[in-house]
Amino acid sequence: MTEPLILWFRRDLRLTDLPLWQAALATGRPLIPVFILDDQTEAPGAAARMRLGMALDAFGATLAARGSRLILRRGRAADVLAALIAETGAAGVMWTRAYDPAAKARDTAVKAALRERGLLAESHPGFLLHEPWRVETGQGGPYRVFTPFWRAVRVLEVGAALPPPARLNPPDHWPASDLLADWRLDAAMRRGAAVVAPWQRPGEAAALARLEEFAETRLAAYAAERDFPGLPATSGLSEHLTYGEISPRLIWHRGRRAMEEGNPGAETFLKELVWREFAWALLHHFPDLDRRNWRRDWDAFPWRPDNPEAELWRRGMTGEPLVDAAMREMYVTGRMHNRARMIAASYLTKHLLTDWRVGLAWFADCLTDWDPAANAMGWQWVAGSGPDAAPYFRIFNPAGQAEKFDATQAYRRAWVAELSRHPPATATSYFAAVPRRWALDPARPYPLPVIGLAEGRERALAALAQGKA
DNA sequence: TTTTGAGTTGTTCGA
DNA sequence: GTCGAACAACTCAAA
Repeated sequence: MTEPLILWFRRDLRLTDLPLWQAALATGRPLIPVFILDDQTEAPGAAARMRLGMALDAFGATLAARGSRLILRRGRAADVLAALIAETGAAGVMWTRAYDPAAKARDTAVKAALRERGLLAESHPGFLLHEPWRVETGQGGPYRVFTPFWRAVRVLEVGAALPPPARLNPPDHWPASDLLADWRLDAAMRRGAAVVAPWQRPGEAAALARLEEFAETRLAAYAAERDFPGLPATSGLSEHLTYGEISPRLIWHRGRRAMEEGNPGAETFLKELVWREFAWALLHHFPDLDRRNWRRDWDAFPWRPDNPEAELWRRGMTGEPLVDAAMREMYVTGRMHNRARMIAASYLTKHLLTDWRVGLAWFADCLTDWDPAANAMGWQWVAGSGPDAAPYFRIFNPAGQAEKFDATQAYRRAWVAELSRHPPATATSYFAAVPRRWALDPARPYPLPVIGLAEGRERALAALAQGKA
């Protein structure tokens, strides 16, 4: 009888275009899919934990529908894998590569330990279009500016997407599995699944349908409309990419096809996908991207630590409608429109002079599409300490941005109840979602701005000028 | 080695 | 209202 092989799933919860499946099936061994909840290495925020639970539920169902299962275990990955190997007599473990520093360290140790015992230990690509160490400048070394990175990546070959495996080679005997419900992955989020869950569309089938629907109906207008947070113009694929419910390669090829067909939104869309690549390449090469100023000369900048105004920012009560709309959208839906992210982040770091790490932490706790690389790069980009040659005096004016990108007030009205006599359900749902101790009441008048826009801008410019000197 | 061109997403002011 | 210039000087990547 052939020993089985353990497939260790992490952020690759899919069947379509996952090289891991083909590599594993090629061994001819029975395959035992496993997910390990490893609190030591991975500590996603409350919303991401809840969304992970939904992803695992969907993936488990997908496997079950094809005669396989997703075995759930909890603990230190190395220990759990060792236990599983002992229980099943498995010949080894295969997985899809991860690129954040903690996962890399863990996986390297696991691989070494398995091989030392003469067991099979193999990692495969699948989370990114290109391995971060493969994209280098002419002199060697990582790109630090997006546009050259884009120019390099756009001409790189991307292999054809792989079909979902026809069979999943289940074993005759299954090891025991935890019950997903017992993990209570939504417990950390006090507002509960009832608020945020309806906004999620977990699972591979949903992801594939979304890509196709987006490509057919909204991609053409993407370049023109993506900056308007009140329009349904974006792809919504981020939550799927985060958990690997869709392959970036599949998205790439779909975008390329649209480009060849002359679709006017395709190139802008592909660029966004490559921004994700860029973020992961940066995190790979600069593992402290989420903790330290990427430009070290920003270490002297007098960021304010967490403060009462930052708390108002978190609560969507700054009195700046576009910023508050953004923060409330995130609290209720687990996501925030891309432009709104920039504006909300600029407000915290510039107008409120608050350390970007304060904002990064809150986003990490609230986003169901939380991506450690994109979040870290984005916050540093906005703060000015990150990879961008932008002028330091770029300070988003939330009122000007509202005029430009939300002229109809569609976005602000959707999320700020105090702005309408008969607010929509989205806006009132926020007040039902927030903790009671925040003591928010939609009947109370909308708060006055915590800081005047001109005053905030002047203060930020002064601090930035001083910080540079 | 040196040089050169360019850099996601902005704002304000004055013509 | 629209448009161009100023906001500084630096780093990056390639020639």
